[in-house]
Amino acid sequence: MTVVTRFAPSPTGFLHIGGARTALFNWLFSRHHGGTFRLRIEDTDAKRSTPEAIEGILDGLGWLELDWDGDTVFQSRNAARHAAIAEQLLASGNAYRCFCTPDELAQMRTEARAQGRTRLYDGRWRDRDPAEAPAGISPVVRVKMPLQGQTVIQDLVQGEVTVANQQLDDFILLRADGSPTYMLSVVVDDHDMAITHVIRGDDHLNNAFRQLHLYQACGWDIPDFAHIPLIHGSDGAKLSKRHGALGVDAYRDMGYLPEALRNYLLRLGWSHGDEEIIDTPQAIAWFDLDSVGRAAARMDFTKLESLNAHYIRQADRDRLIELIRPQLERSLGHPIDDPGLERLNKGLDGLRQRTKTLLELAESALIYCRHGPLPISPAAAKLLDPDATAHLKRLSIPLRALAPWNEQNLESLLREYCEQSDIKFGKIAQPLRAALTGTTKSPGIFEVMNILGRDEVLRRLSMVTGETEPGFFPGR
RNA sequence: GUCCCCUUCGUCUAGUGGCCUAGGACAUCGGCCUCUCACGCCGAAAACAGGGGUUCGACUCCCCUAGGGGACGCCA
Repeated sequence: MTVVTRFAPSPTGFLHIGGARTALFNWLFSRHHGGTFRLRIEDTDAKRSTPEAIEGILDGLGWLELDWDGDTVFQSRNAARHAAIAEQLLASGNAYRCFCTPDELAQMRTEARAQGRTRLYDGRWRDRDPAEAPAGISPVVRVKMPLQGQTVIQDLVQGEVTVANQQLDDFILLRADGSPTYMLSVVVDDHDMAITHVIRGDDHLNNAFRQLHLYQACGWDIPDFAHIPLIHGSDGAKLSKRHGALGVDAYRDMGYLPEALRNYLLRLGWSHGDEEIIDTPQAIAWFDLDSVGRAAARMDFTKLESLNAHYIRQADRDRLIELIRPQLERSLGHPIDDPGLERLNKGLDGLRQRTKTLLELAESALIYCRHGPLPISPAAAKLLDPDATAHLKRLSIPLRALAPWNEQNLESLLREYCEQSDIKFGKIAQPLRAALTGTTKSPGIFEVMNILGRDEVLRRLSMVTGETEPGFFPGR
Protein backbone atom coordinates (compact mmCIF):
# COMPACT_ATOMS: atom_id res chain seq x y z
CA MET A 1 0.00 0.00 0.00
CA THR A 2 1.36 3.38 -0.98
CA VAL A 3 1.32 5.93 1.76
CA VAL A 4 -0.75 9.01 1.10
CA THR A 5 -0.76 11.79 3.67
CA ARG A 6 -2.21 15.25 3.59
CA PHE A 7 -1.98 18.56 5.31
CA ALA A 8 -5.39 20.12 5.62
CA PRO A 9 -5.30 23.59 7.09
CA SER A 10 -8.31 25.83 7.31
CA PRO A 11 -7.59 29.21 5.79
CA THR A 12 -8.80 31.27 8.69
CA GLY A 13 -5.38 32.59 9.56
CA PHE A 14 -1.72 32.27 8.80
CA LEU A 15 0.28 29.07 8.90
CA HIS A 16 1.25 28.94 12.55
CA ILE A 17 3.97 26.93 14.16
CA GLY A 18 1.73 24.01 15.13
CA GLY A 19 0.36 23.74 11.62
CA ALA A 20 3.87 23.93 10.27
CA ARG A 21 4.88 20.98 12.39
CA THR A 22 1.84 18.99 11.35
CA ALA A 23 2.70 19.70 7.74
CA LEU A 24 6.31 18.72 8.36
CA PHE A 25 5.38 15.40 9.96
CA ASN A 26 2.99 14.55 7.15
CA TRP A 27 5.58 15.51 4.58
CA LEU A 28 8.35 13.57 6.29
CA PHE A 29 6.20 10.51 6.74
CA SER A 30 5.20 10.37 3.10
CA ARG A 31 8.71 11.08 1.89
CA HIS A 32 10.10 8.41 4.18
CA HIS A 33 7.74 5.86 2.75
CA GLY A 34 8.10 7.01 -0.81
CA GLY A 35 4.48 8.04 -0.71
CA THR A 36 2.47 11.06 -1.61
CA PHE A 37 1.92 14.24 0.32
CA ARG A 38 -1.10 16.31 -0.56
CA LEU A 39 -2.43 19.68 0.37
CA ARG A 40 -6.07 20.38 0.97
CA ILE A 41 -7.47 23.73 1.94
CA GLU A 42 -10.42 23.26 4.28
CA ASP A 43 -12.45 26.23 3.24
CA THR A 44 -15.94 24.88 3.79
CA ASP A 45 -16.66 27.79 6.07
CA ALA A 46 -16.92 30.51 3.51
CA LYS A 47 -17.51 33.12 6.17
CA ARG A 48 -14.17 32.63 7.78
CA SER A 49 -11.94 31.64 4.90
CA THR A 50 -9.94 34.35 3.25
CA PRO A 51 -7.78 34.45 0.13
CA GLU A 52 -5.08 36.17 2.18
CA ALA A 53 -4.95 33.24 4.56
CA ILE A 54 -4.70 30.78 1.68
CA GLU A 55 -1.90 32.85 0.27
CA GLY A 56 -0.19 32.93 3.65
CA ILE A 57 -0.37 29.17 4.06
CA LEU A 58 0.99 28.53 0.59
CA ASP A 59 3.78 31.00 1.19
CA GLY A 60 4.59 29.47 4.54
CA LEU A 61 4.82 25.96 3.12
CA GLY A 62 6.89 27.26 0.26
CA TRP A 63 9.30 28.98 2.58
CA LEU A 64 9.60 25.83 4.67
CA GLU A 65 10.28 23.97 1.44
CA LEU A 66 7.54 21.45 2.06
CA ASP A 67 6.42 20.60 -1.43
CA TRP A 68 3.20 18.77 -2.02
CA ASP A 69 2.14 16.40 -4.75
CA GLY A 70 -0.61 16.98 -7.23
CA ASP A 71 -3.06 19.81 -7.24
CA THR A 72 -4.10 21.71 -4.19
CA VAL A 73 -7.56 20.54 -3.25
CA PHE A 74 -10.08 23.15 -2.22
CA GLN A 75 -12.61 21.45 -0.09
CA SER A 76 -15.38 23.90 -0.89
CA ARG A 77 -15.30 22.79 -4.51
CA ASN A 78 -16.35 19.30 -3.48
CA ALA A 79 -19.47 20.47 -1.70
CA ALA A 80 -21.81 18.81 -4.17
CA ARG A 81 -20.07 15.49 -3.73
CA HIS A 82 -20.25 15.84 0.04
CA ALA A 83 -23.93 16.59 -0.10
CA ALA A 84 -24.49 13.60 -2.36
CA ILE A 85 -22.90 11.35 0.23
CA ALA A 86 -25.19 12.81 2.86
CA GLU A 87 -28.15 12.00 0.64
CA GLN A 88 -26.90 8.47 0.28
CA LEU A 89 -26.62 8.17 4.02
CA LEU A 90 -30.14 9.47 4.33
CA ALA A 91 -31.31 6.86 1.85
CA SER A 92 -29.50 4.05 3.59
CA GLY A 93 -30.98 5.02 6.93
CA ASN A 94 -27.67 6.07 8.41
CA ALA A 95 -28.70 9.68 8.61
CA TYR A 96 -31.85 11.65 9.23
CA ARG A 97 -33.26 15.12 9.08
CA CYS A 98 -33.42 17.12 12.25
CA PHE A 99 -35.82 20.04 12.57
CA CYS A 100 -34.56 21.52 15.79
CA THR A 101 -34.30 25.25 15.98
CA PRO A 102 -31.09 26.90 17.14
CA ASP A 103 -32.94 27.92 20.29
CA GLU A 104 -33.94 24.39 21.02
CA LEU A 105 -30.38 23.27 20.55
CA ALA A 106 -29.05 25.97 22.82
CA GLN A 107 -31.47 24.86 25.49
CA MET A 108 -30.47 21.23 25.09
CA ARG A 109 -26.87 22.24 25.42
CA THR A 110 -27.34 24.08 28.69
CA GLU A 111 -29.38 21.25 30.10
CA ALA A 112 -26.82 18.67 29.08
CA ARG A 113 -24.03 20.74 30.56
CA ALA A 114 -25.95 21.19 33.79
CA GLN A 115 -26.50 17.47 34.06
CA GLY A 116 -22.87 16.75 33.36
CA ARG A 117 -23.39 15.11 30.03
CA THR A 118 -21.05 15.39 27.09
CA ARG A 119 -23.61 14.43 24.54
CA LEU A 120 -25.66 17.46 24.00
CA TYR A 121 -28.05 16.60 21.22
CA ASP A 122 -30.65 14.21 22.50
CA GLY A 123 -31.49 12.64 19.17
CA ARG A 124 -35.09 13.74 19.30
CA TRP A 125 -35.52 13.58 15.52
CA ARG A 126 -33.61 10.39 15.10
CA ASP A 127 -36.66 8.18 14.88
CA ARG A 128 -39.33 10.76 14.54
CA ASP A 129 -41.49 10.94 11.49
CA PRO A 130 -40.49 13.87 9.27
CA ALA A 131 -44.20 14.37 8.72
CA GLU A 132 -44.28 15.86 12.17
CA ALA A 133 -41.85 18.52 11.10
CA PRO A 134 -42.84 22.02 12.02
CA ALA A 135 -43.46 24.35 9.14
CA GLY A 136 -40.91 26.92 8.10
CA ILE A 137 -37.89 25.09 9.44
CA SER A 138 -35.25 23.93 7.00
CA PRO A 139 -33.74 20.83 8.53
CA VAL A 140 -30.14 19.80 8.96
CA VAL A 141 -28.98 16.30 8.25
CA ARG A 142 -27.51 14.34 11.13
CA VAL A 143 -25.70 11.04 11.10
CA LYS A 144 -26.78 8.22 13.38
CA MET A 145 -24.14 7.29 15.87
CA PRO A 146 -24.26 4.03 17.79
CA LEU A 147 -26.18 4.31 21.02
CA GLN A 148 -24.44 1.57 22.94
CA GLY A 149 -21.02 0.05 23.23
CA GLN A 150 -17.73 1.74 22.76
CA THR A 151 -15.45 2.89 20.02
CA VAL A 152 -11.76 2.05 19.97
CA ILE A 153 -9.11 3.74 17.92
CA GLN A 154 -5.63 2.36 17.43
CA ASP A 155 -3.87 5.65 17.16
CA LEU A 156 -0.36 5.47 15.79
CA VAL A 157 0.82 8.02 18.31
CA GLN A 158 -1.62 7.89 21.20
CA GLY A 159 -2.02 4.14 21.22
CA GLU A 160 -5.37 2.54 21.94
CA VAL A 161 -7.99 5.11 22.82
CA THR A 162 -11.48 4.13 23.86
CA VAL A 163 -14.62 6.14 24.26
CA ALA A 164 -18.15 5.14 25.28
CA ASN A 165 -20.55 5.56 22.38
CA GLN A 166 -22.93 7.36 24.69
CA GLN A 167 -20.54 10.27 24.48
CA LEU A 168 -20.98 10.53 20.76
CA ASP A 169 -23.95 12.48 19.58
CA ASP A 170 -25.51 12.60 16.17
CA PHE A 171 -23.50 15.35 14.59
CA ILE A 172 -24.53 17.46 11.66
CA LEU A 173 -23.57 16.44 8.14
CA LEU A 174 -25.45 19.05 6.20
CA ARG A 175 -26.35 22.48 7.45
CA ALA A 176 -29.81 23.95 7.07
CA ASP A 177 -28.63 25.65 3.91
CA GLY A 178 -27.52 22.32 2.53
CA SER A 179 -23.80 22.97 2.84
CA PRO A 180 -21.62 20.20 4.22
CA THR A 181 -19.90 20.50 7.55
CA TYR A 182 -16.26 19.85 8.22
CA MET A 183 -16.97 16.43 9.75
CA LEU A 184 -18.55 15.20 6.56
CA SER A 185 -16.14 16.91 4.23
CA VAL A 186 -12.96 15.57 5.80
CA VAL A 187 -14.16 12.04 5.70
CA VAL A 188 -15.36 12.22 2.12
CA ASP A 189 -12.29 14.05 0.90
CA ASP A 190 -9.87 11.84 2.78
CA HIS A 191 -11.57 8.86 1.23
CA ASP A 192 -11.70 10.35 -2.24
CA MET A 193 -8.07 11.34 -2.04
CA ALA A 194 -7.20 7.84 -0.86
CA ILE A 195 -5.49 9.15 2.25
CA THR A 196 -3.93 6.26 4.12
CA HIS A 197 -2.60 8.14 7.15
CA VAL A 198 -4.33 10.99 8.83
CA ILE A 199 -1.65 12.81 10.78
CA ARG A 200 -2.99 15.85 12.57
CA GLY A 201 -3.09 17.72 15.85
CA ASP A 202 -4.23 16.18 19.07
CA ASP A 203 -7.21 18.50 19.12
CA HIS A 204 -8.80 16.25 16.51
CA LEU A 205 -8.58 13.08 18.53
CA ASN A 206 -12.18 13.35 19.67
CA ASN A 207 -13.31 13.90 16.12
CA ALA A 208 -11.70 10.69 15.04
CA PHE A 209 -14.29 8.65 16.91
CA ARG A 210 -17.10 10.36 15.10
CA GLN A 211 -15.39 10.15 11.77
CA LEU A 212 -14.72 6.49 12.23
CA HIS A 213 -18.45 5.79 12.32
CA LEU A 214 -19.00 7.93 9.31
CA TYR A 215 -16.47 5.86 7.38
CA GLN A 216 -18.30 2.75 8.46
CA ALA A 217 -21.69 4.16 7.53
CA CYS A 218 -20.29 4.86 4.07
CA GLY A 219 -18.76 1.42 3.91
CA TRP A 220 -15.27 2.78 3.39
CA ASP A 221 -11.86 1.73 4.59
CA ILE A 222 -10.69 3.58 7.63
CA PRO A 223 -7.31 5.28 7.39
CA ASP A 224 -4.72 5.07 10.13
CA PHE A 225 -4.86 7.91 12.57
CA ALA A 226 -1.92 9.62 14.21
CA HIS A 227 -2.72 12.47 16.56
CA ILE A 228 0.34 14.45 17.39
CA PRO A 229 0.52 16.55 20.54
CA LEU A 230 0.07 20.28 20.40
CA ILE A 231 2.73 22.88 20.88
CA HIS A 232 2.40 25.14 23.88
CA GLY A 233 3.87 28.53 24.60
CA SER A 234 7.04 28.88 26.60
CA ASP A 235 4.94 29.26 29.73
CA GLY A 236 3.09 26.02 29.14
CA ALA A 237 -0.17 27.71 28.30
CA LYS A 238 -1.86 27.74 25.00
CA LEU A 239 0.13 29.35 22.26
CA SER A 240 -0.53 33.03 22.00
CA LYS A 241 0.82 35.76 19.79
CA ARG A 242 3.25 36.63 22.53
CA HIS A 243 5.15 33.41 22.31
CA GLY A 244 4.96 31.79 19.00
CA ALA A 245 1.48 31.60 17.58
CA LEU A 246 2.94 33.54 14.75
CA GLY A 247 2.83 32.86 11.09
CA VAL A 248 5.92 31.12 9.83
CA ASP A 249 6.59 34.30 7.88
CA ALA A 250 7.23 35.92 11.24
CA TYR A 251 9.97 33.39 11.85
CA ARG A 252 11.45 34.23 8.53
CA ASP A 253 11.34 37.89 9.43
CA MET A 254 13.04 37.15 12.73
CA GLY A 255 15.97 35.83 10.78
CA TYR A 256 15.52 32.10 11.05
CA LEU A 257 16.49 29.72 8.31
CA PRO A 258 13.82 27.28 7.13
CA GLU A 259 16.11 24.31 7.67
CA ALA A 260 16.68 25.43 11.26
CA LEU A 261 12.98 25.72 11.91
CA ARG A 262 12.41 22.32 10.36
CA ASN A 263 15.08 20.75 12.54
CA TYR A 264 13.66 22.46 15.60
CA LEU A 265 10.09 21.45 14.86
CA LEU A 266 11.16 17.92 14.14
CA ARG A 267 12.78 17.53 17.54
CA LEU A 268 9.73 18.97 19.21
CA GLY A 269 7.89 15.77 19.94
CA TRP A 270 10.00 13.44 17.88
CA SER A 271 13.38 11.96 18.58
CA HIS A 272 15.93 9.57 17.26
CA GLY A 273 18.04 8.63 20.25
CA ASP A 274 20.33 11.46 21.22
CA GLU A 275 20.44 13.06 17.79
CA GLU A 276 19.92 16.80 17.79
CA ILE A 277 21.26 18.15 14.54
CA ILE A 278 19.25 16.40 11.88
CA ASP A 279 19.22 17.74 8.38
CA THR A 280 16.31 17.07 6.10
CA PRO A 281 17.65 14.07 4.15
CA GLN A 282 18.54 12.44 7.43
CA ALA A 283 15.12 13.29 8.82
CA ILE A 284 13.45 11.62 5.86
CA ALA A 285 15.54 8.53 6.39
CA TRP A 286 14.76 8.34 10.08
CA PHE A 287 11.27 9.69 10.52
CA ASP A 288 8.56 7.42 11.75
CA LEU A 289 5.43 7.74 13.81
CA ASP A 290 6.29 5.51 16.72
CA SER A 291 9.03 7.86 17.84
CA VAL A 292 6.57 10.69 18.18
CA GLY A 293 6.03 11.62 21.81
CA ARG A 294 2.62 11.86 23.39
CA ALA A 295 3.06 14.93 25.52
CA ALA A 296 2.65 18.52 24.44
CA ALA A 297 5.88 20.43 24.00
CA ARG A 298 6.74 24.01 24.76
CA MET A 299 8.08 26.43 22.27
CA ASP A 300 11.65 27.33 23.15
CA PHE A 301 13.11 30.15 21.12
CA THR A 302 16.53 29.78 22.66
CA LYS A 303 16.93 26.32 21.30
CA LEU A 304 15.61 27.35 17.92
CA GLU A 305 18.20 30.10 17.98
CA SER A 306 21.05 27.77 18.70
CA LEU A 307 19.98 25.49 15.88
CA ASN A 308 19.70 28.51 13.65
CA ALA A 309 23.24 29.54 14.55
CA HIS A 310 24.38 26.10 13.51
CA TYR A 311 22.66 26.27 10.13
CA ILE A 312 23.93 29.78 9.52
CA ARG A 313 27.44 28.43 9.90
CA GLN A 314 26.67 25.68 7.40
CA ALA A 315 24.80 27.72 4.86
CA ASP A 316 26.03 28.58 1.42
CA ARG A 317 27.77 31.93 1.40
CA ASP A 318 26.02 33.47 -1.59
CA ARG A 319 22.66 32.38 -0.30
CA LEU A 320 23.34 34.02 3.03
CA ILE A 321 24.39 37.26 1.43
CA GLU A 322 21.24 37.33 -0.67
CA LEU A 323 19.17 36.63 2.42
CA ILE A 324 20.62 39.47 4.43
CA ARG A 325 20.89 41.87 1.53
CA PRO A 326 17.48 43.56 1.87
CA GLN A 327 17.95 44.35 5.53
CA LEU A 328 21.55 45.31 5.02
CA GLU A 329 20.75 47.75 2.27
CA ARG A 330 17.91 49.19 4.29
CA SER A 331 20.30 49.92 7.16
CA LEU A 332 22.90 51.21 4.78
CA GLY A 333 20.44 53.43 3.01
CA HIS A 334 21.97 52.49 -0.31
CA PRO A 335 22.80 49.37 -2.33
CA ILE A 336 25.94 47.49 -1.41
CA ASP A 337 28.76 48.64 -3.65
CA ASP A 338 31.32 46.33 -5.15
CA PRO A 339 34.07 46.87 -2.59
CA GLY A 340 31.49 46.34 0.13
CA LEU A 341 30.33 43.12 -1.43
CA GLU A 342 33.85 41.90 -1.84
CA ARG A 343 34.65 42.60 1.79
CA LEU A 344 31.43 40.96 2.88
CA ASN A 345 32.37 37.88 0.94
CA LYS A 346 35.72 37.71 2.64
CA GLY A 347 34.38 38.57 6.05
CA LEU A 348 31.26 36.44 6.10
CA ASP A 349 32.85 33.42 7.71
CA GLY A 350 34.16 35.54 10.53
CA LEU A 351 30.80 37.20 11.00
CA ARG A 352 28.57 34.16 10.78
CA GLN A 353 30.58 32.55 13.55
CA ARG A 354 29.12 35.01 16.01
CA THR A 355 25.51 35.40 14.99
CA LYS A 356 22.40 33.45 15.77
CA THR A 357 19.98 35.00 13.32
CA LEU A 358 20.04 36.54 9.89
CA LEU A 359 19.06 39.82 11.52
CA GLU A 360 22.21 39.78 13.61
CA LEU A 361 24.26 38.77 10.63
CA ALA A 362 22.95 41.65 8.56
CA GLU A 363 23.64 43.98 11.43
CA SER A 364 27.19 42.76 11.84
CA ALA A 365 27.83 42.95 8.11
CA LEU A 366 27.50 46.70 8.33
CA ILE A 367 31.12 47.01 9.41
CA TYR A 368 32.26 45.88 5.99
CA CYS A 369 29.72 47.63 3.83
CA ARG A 370 29.38 51.05 5.29
CA HIS A 371 30.96 54.07 3.79
CA GLY A 372 30.85 57.56 5.10
CA PRO A 373 31.21 58.29 8.78
CA LEU A 374 31.07 55.28 11.06
CA PRO A 375 28.67 55.46 13.95
CA ILE A 376 30.59 54.87 17.16
CA SER A 377 28.75 53.11 19.97
CA PRO A 378 29.04 54.62 23.46
CA ALA A 379 31.07 51.66 24.66
CA ALA A 380 33.41 52.02 21.72
CA ALA A 381 33.71 55.75 22.22
CA LYS A 382 34.84 55.11 25.76
CA LEU A 383 37.74 53.07 24.41
CA LEU A 384 38.90 55.96 22.28
CA ASP A 385 40.41 58.08 24.99
CA PRO A 386 43.22 60.57 24.21
CA ASP A 387 45.84 58.00 25.07
CA ALA A 388 44.40 55.43 22.69
CA THR A 389 43.86 57.97 19.99
CA ALA A 390 47.48 58.98 20.22
CA HIS A 391 48.53 55.39 19.69
CA LEU A 392 46.25 55.08 16.69
CA LYS A 393 47.68 58.25 15.26
CA ARG A 394 51.18 56.97 15.66
CA LEU A 395 50.25 53.59 14.25
CA SER A 396 48.89 54.94 11.02
CA ILE A 397 52.37 55.85 9.88
CA PRO A 398 53.82 52.32 9.67
CA LEU A 399 50.42 51.10 8.53
CA ARG A 400 50.64 53.38 5.56
CA ALA A 401 53.91 51.80 4.58
CA LEU A 402 53.10 48.17 5.30
CA ALA A 403 53.63 45.84 2.39
CA PRO A 404 52.19 43.52 1.54
CA TRP A 405 48.95 44.17 3.40
CA ASN A 406 47.99 40.84 4.92
CA GLU A 407 47.00 39.38 8.25
CA GLN A 408 50.43 38.06 9.03
CA ASN A 409 52.20 41.32 8.42
CA LEU A 410 49.53 43.25 10.25
CA GLU A 411 50.00 41.03 13.25
CA SER A 412 53.78 41.42 13.31
CA LEU A 413 53.49 45.14 12.89
CA LEU A 414 51.01 45.52 15.71
CA ARG A 415 52.85 43.17 18.04
CA GLU A 416 56.07 44.93 17.35
CA TYR A 417 54.49 48.29 17.99
CA CYS A 418 53.19 47.10 21.36
CA GLU A 419 56.57 45.76 22.30
CA GLN A 420 58.32 48.96 21.42
CA SER A 421 55.76 51.10 23.17
CA ASP A 422 55.80 48.70 26.10
CA ILE A 423 52.03 48.28 26.12
CA LYS A 424 49.86 45.18 26.21
CA PHE A 425 48.34 44.07 22.99
CA GLY A 426 44.80 44.62 24.18
CA LYS A 427 45.67 48.22 24.76
CA ILE A 428 45.88 48.76 21.04
CA ALA A 429 43.57 46.06 19.71
CA GLN A 430 40.47 47.35 21.44
CA PRO A 431 40.82 50.98 20.35
CA LEU A 432 41.54 49.75 16.87
CA ARG A 433 38.38 47.71 16.92
CA ALA A 434 36.42 50.68 18.17
CA ALA A 435 37.80 52.96 15.50
CA LEU A 436 37.48 50.46 12.69
CA THR A 437 34.09 48.95 13.49
CA GLY A 438 32.49 51.47 15.81
CA THR A 439 31.78 48.63 18.22
CA THR A 440 33.51 46.65 20.92
CA LYS A 441 32.84 43.26 19.39
CA SER A 442 33.99 41.99 16.06
CA PRO A 443 35.93 39.26 14.33
CA GLY A 444 39.68 39.17 14.97
CA ILE A 445 41.26 42.56 14.48
CA PHE A 446 43.81 41.40 11.90
CA GLU A 447 41.04 39.83 9.90
CA VAL A 448 39.00 43.00 10.02
CA MET A 449 41.95 45.16 9.02
CA ASN A 450 42.95 42.86 6.25
CA ILE A 451 39.47 42.72 4.79
CA LEU A 452 38.88 46.42 5.13
CA GLY A 453 42.09 47.12 3.25
CA ARG A 454 44.66 49.78 3.83
CA ASP A 455 42.76 52.73 2.44
CA GLU A 456 39.64 52.07 4.39
CA VAL A 457 41.58 51.37 7.58
CA LEU A 458 43.48 54.62 7.29
CA ARG A 459 40.33 56.47 6.44
CA ARG A 460 38.50 55.16 9.46
CA LEU A 461 41.47 55.79 11.70
CA SER A 462 41.73 59.34 10.51
CA MET A 463 38.14 59.91 11.40
CA VAL A 464 38.78 59.20 15.05
CA THR A 465 42.23 60.73 15.27
CA GLY A 466 40.95 63.86 13.66
CA GLU A 467 43.67 63.82 11.06
CA THR A 468 42.72 64.27 7.50
CA GLU A 469 44.05 61.58 5.29
CA PRO A 470 45.51 63.11 2.20
CA GLY A 471 43.24 62.31 -0.64
CA PHE A 472 40.39 61.16 1.59
CA PHE A 473 37.34 63.03 2.59
CA PRO A 474 35.18 61.63 5.34
CA GLY A 475 31.71 61.07 4.08
CA ARG A 476 33.07 60.15 0.72
C1' G B 1 -19.15 20.33 34.46
C1' U B 2 -18.54 15.79 31.17
C1' C B 3 -15.34 12.97 28.07
C1' C B 4 -10.41 12.09 26.04
C1' C B 5 -5.15 12.67 26.35
C1' C B 6 -0.62 13.84 28.85
C1' U B 7 3.20 14.05 33.27
C1' U B 8 11.86 12.19 33.26
C1' C B 9 16.73 18.13 34.71
C1' G B 10 14.36 25.36 33.62
C1' U B 11 13.22 23.59 28.22
C1' C B 12 13.36 19.62 24.23
C1' U B 13 14.18 14.70 25.06
C1' A B 14 16.88 9.24 25.67
C1' G B 15 14.93 5.35 28.42
C1' U B 16 9.97 -0.20 26.04
C1' G B 17 11.39 -4.52 33.90
C1' G B 18 17.68 -5.48 35.67
C1' C B 19 22.74 -1.99 31.04
C1' C B 20 20.12 3.98 35.48
C1' U B 21 25.07 5.91 41.14
C1' A B 22 18.87 8.12 35.08
C1' G B 23 22.11 9.69 29.19
C1' G B 24 22.20 13.81 25.41
C1' A B 25 21.00 18.80 23.67
C1' C B 26 19.68 24.06 24.61
C1' A B 27 19.94 27.44 28.53
C1' U B 28 22.73 28.46 33.29
C1' C B 29 27.37 28.57 36.17
C1' G B 30 32.78 27.72 36.41
C1' G B 31 37.52 26.94 33.65
C1' C B 32 40.77 26.70 29.27
C1' C B 33 41.74 29.35 24.67
C1' U B 34 42.20 34.78 23.87
C1' C B 35 42.93 41.35 20.82
C1' U B 36 36.91 41.88 22.02
C1' C B 37 32.71 38.90 21.07
C1' A B 38 31.79 34.31 19.46
C1' C B 39 33.39 29.29 18.15
C1' G B 40 35.80 25.18 20.26
C1' C B 41 37.29 22.22 24.43
C1' C B 42 36.91 20.71 29.73
C1' G B 43 33.88 20.66 34.07
C1' A B 44 29.56 21.72 37.48
C1' A B 45 24.65 22.21 39.07
C1' A B 46 19.94 20.31 37.49
C1' A B 47 14.65 15.53 36.67
C1' C B 48 11.72 10.05 37.00
C1' A B 49 4.51 14.81 40.04
C1' G B 50 2.55 12.14 44.75
C1' G B 51 0.57 7.63 46.81
C1' G B 52 -0.60 2.66 46.48
C1' G B 53 0.00 -2.01 44.16
C1' U B 54 2.28 -6.14 40.57
C1' U B 55 7.33 -8.23 40.60
C1' C B 56 13.13 -11.21 43.10
C1' G B 57 13.57 -6.25 40.81
C1' A B 58 10.30 -0.60 38.64
C1' C B 59 11.52 5.65 35.18
C1' U B 60 9.57 1.54 32.65
C1' C B 61 3.26 -2.53 34.02
C1' C B 62 -1.74 -1.56 36.87
C1' C B 63 -4.85 1.65 40.08
C1' C B 64 -5.83 6.21 42.63
C1' U B 65 -4.78 11.40 43.55
C1' A B 66 -2.83 15.95 41.90
C1' G B 67 -1.43 19.09 38.00
C1' G B 68 -1.53 20.33 32.74
C1' G B 69 -3.75 20.12 27.94
C1' G B 70 -7.60 19.09 24.43
C1' A B 71 -12.71 18.35 22.99
C1' C B 72 -17.72 19.27 23.96
C1' G B 73 -20.65 24.52 17.37
C1' C B 74 -25.60 24.48 11.57
C1' C B 75 -16.06 26.43 13.19
C1' A B 76 -12.39 23.75 11.19
